[in-house]
Amino acid sequence: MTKQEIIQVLMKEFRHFGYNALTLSQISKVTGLGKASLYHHFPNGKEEMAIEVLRMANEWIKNELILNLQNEINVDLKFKIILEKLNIFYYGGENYCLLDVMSTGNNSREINKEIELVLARLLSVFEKTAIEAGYTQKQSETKAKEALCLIQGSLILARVLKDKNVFKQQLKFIQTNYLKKN
Amino acid sequence: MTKQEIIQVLMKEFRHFGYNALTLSQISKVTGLGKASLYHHFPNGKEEMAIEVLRMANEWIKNELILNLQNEINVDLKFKIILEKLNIFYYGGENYCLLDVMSTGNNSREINKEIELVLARLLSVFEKTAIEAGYTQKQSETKAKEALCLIQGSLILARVLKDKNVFKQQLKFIQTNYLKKN
DNA sequence: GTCTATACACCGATAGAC
DNA sequence: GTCTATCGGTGTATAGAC
Repeated sequence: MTKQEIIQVLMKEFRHFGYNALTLSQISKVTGLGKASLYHHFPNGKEEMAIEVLRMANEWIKNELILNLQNEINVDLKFKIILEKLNIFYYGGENYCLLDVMSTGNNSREINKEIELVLARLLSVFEKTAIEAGYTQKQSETKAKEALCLIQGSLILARVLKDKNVFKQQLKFIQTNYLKKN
Repeated sequence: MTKQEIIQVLMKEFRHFGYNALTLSQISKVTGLGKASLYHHFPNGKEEMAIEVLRMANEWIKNELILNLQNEINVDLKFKIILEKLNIFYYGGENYCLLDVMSTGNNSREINKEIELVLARLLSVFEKTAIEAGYTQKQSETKAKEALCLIQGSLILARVLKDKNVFKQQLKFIQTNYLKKN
């Protein structure tokens, strides 16, 4: 099991439990590594694990979404691909959102900083897409926030209602309305 | 300090920390009651506290929002009042959402059941308003979900970005668009 | 109804052998 | 690089005095 694979497993766990509720025992169980082994890979313990997970999310956005923006295809298709990748990332609405579950309570400044970076990068993806579609900077900022609110909010509703269609519906709504000029 | 007042304090704490990260020590600190005293009021411990908090939220929706729906005023004004009350409830975007922070991890079925009840009642408020404004049942369900996604999502963005204006903007957006016929 | 004292499990983290 | 064993601290919860 490479370190990357460990972090992937950690991401799944952090997403489900959030920072505080995820214990080293649970991590030990799902990774198959003893606590001491985990400290070999992550000397700073749980906080370091969380930060690594957030950085991996950040890299994913960079490599999967932002790189995609530079393709020479029309913006509608680009946007469709972005939404499809997000759909896979959230497993059709079954996975919770890292930003959500990691940002409650009193976490360390380092963790909060990483969370902010992830959200900022995610916002920039939607912003740039809107700009490319012809919206002004200000309009694009507003639209990006609105789209992300819908996505994050729908993930909450999906998990409470145990109905991932809420998420899929919002994705579809965004796809048909986000780039449309009035 | 009456039991109602205790539960109000508990609500504030649960909203901030979520279920797992809120400890009895913290509760003891903010209520001024020893742990043993807390068990006098809530024999089933933290789980009972959480359930009482969720029931209070449910009662609040019933008394403050649903009762308001029965007023003999036009639906636009009604809706405006509802949004204003939600604005106060979320303290202009500074408070987190109970539904969000209480629904992660592996909580008991009882807690999850109460969370579902709160969300269902909240959805019904928006649904009924849309129906009164002339939308079909199906349209109203869709609109209600969309509005709640925006509200919940904006609360996440507001806390990560430390900018409660995100919440206010979404509230304003909902106010100007929710009842508008295309 | 509130307190002090305490039980016992589990937390994150470390020591040290292999 | 992984393990067993263990540390001090804190978690929820309880006993029993006042």
